[in-house]
Amino acid sequence: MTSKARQGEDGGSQTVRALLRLREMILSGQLPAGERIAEPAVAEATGISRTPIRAALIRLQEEGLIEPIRSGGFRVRAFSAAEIRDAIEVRGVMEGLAARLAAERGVGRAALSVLQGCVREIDDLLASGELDEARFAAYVEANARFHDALAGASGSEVVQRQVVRANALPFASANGFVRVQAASADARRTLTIANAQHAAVIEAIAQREGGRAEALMREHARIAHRNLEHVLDNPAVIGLIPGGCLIQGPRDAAPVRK
Amino acid sequence: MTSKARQGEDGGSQTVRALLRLREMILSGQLPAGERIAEPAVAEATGISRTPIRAALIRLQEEGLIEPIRSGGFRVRAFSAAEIRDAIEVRGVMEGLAARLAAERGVGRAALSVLQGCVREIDDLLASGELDEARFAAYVEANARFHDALAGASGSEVVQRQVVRANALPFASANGFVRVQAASADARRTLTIANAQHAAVIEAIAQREGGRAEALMREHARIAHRNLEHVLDNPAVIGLIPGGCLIQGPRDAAPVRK
DNA sequence: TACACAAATTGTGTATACAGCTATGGCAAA
DNA sequence: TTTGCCATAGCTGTATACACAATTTGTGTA
Repeated sequence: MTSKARQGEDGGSQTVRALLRLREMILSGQLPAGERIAEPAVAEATGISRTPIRAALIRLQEEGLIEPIRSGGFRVRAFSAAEIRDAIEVRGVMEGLAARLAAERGVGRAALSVLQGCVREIDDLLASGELDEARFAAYVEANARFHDALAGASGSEVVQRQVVRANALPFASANGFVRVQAASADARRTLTIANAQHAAVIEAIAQREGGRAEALMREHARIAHRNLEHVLDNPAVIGLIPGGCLIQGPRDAAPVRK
Repeated sequence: MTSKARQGEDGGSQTVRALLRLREMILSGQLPAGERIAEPAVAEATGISRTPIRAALIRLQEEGLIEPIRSGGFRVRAFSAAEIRDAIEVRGVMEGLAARLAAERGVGRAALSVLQGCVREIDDLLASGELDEARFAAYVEANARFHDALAGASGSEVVQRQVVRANALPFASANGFVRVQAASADARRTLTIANAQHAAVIEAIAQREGGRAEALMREHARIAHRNLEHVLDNPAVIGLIPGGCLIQGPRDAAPVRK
């Protein structure tokens, strides 16, 4: 019972807790980019012993958020603008693959209507007035649901897995830059265009137009490219995006590592 | 000194040793697909304590070779023909991306000549006589070198990383089915075609034809599709491919799990 | 004041001990 | 003979201890 209660609270095992907690500490900048992650320190800060923390670190390395140090241990990665652009491109390619497979192999009526439901929700949201915090949260949620459903529509666990993986880096993910969009002036315009692409992909899938579906999802991901440029030009908004503290300023020399 | 000597022998830390050893045990069928991997048993068999073995298991899970069991621990994965096809498709897409980026961004003279060197080597190999064991090993090596160099030519560490990842599953990798090809009658023909594709990709990259480069690498990966079909039709050769024991027979019902 | 060297502290990698849980086999009862 | 339950054995997840390595700090000297 106790274990089940704890499971409900924060996700089961110490390892999972450590993973969530560490990710949070990295993305919030509590563990600064480029710096070694000292296991004993994290252990004390979280109240979790070193063993599960170690397991979480391995997973975070596979995820790409941290990198091994030659002399042992890990360090928080810093990402150049070019790397982020590439990560976004990879996501676009993977989601493009998912969309193409969905179109080529066909998807059931149910899956299609889930996708359509997301688009509808977002359309209603955009039509219903100002983009306040609540509506914005709803948008983020619906958008994530659309992208998840699309990965599932590929009909391939292998592909779905890779799509999830491509979304692992926070600033590469589908919702990575939306908070920046919200802050910008033409938020509604961009989101409207994005949702039109959602709708077009669904149409392409329904009509078995694989090439079109793929191209659309690739282009869709490139919205994030434009948002990234915006962030690089206005470093003030960098705090809005998750893991923003991991982004190396475009003019920063690589930090000297002793 | 002792530690450095051991490092030379089999790759450094106990964790690395455990990773290599476990992968070998899985791919050789020593740990049967579908069966739970008992850590104490592996620990005793390898002489490595449970801690590094555990670390290796986590890495193998991220790699996709093993999957977690609900009640704890891991089990060796079994792969259906459909999953293998999808994994090959994913590799094709990722290598296609690498080739496109190489073409779009341009590659240096040096990188280009590395690629050309591989193609030349393979051509010479194919022209030089019977495909004996030695020549065949040289082919495998040169082929791997080509694919590595191509991933590097993308100019993006992020992309390179994903390509490597897509090649992690042994039967999805570029050299996964070559031994099958060697056994088949028209080995020379297939390898000749494959190398023509290599050459064409280089040409496309040199001429900055991104779309062509991408399409070529996708098609190139599909050679593995044909080889897979061949294997499924001739289960006798399944022992030739690494990790063949992980392939579920096409007509096999899922093995009963008690 | 700067630099080199030594000592101490800190941290990783690994082994091991232990608690809780799962699964399996046997035993009893119907 | 079959079915249900209980006990036992084994395994996982976690904590902790320890050795070796690295880094940092402090000290002495040029």
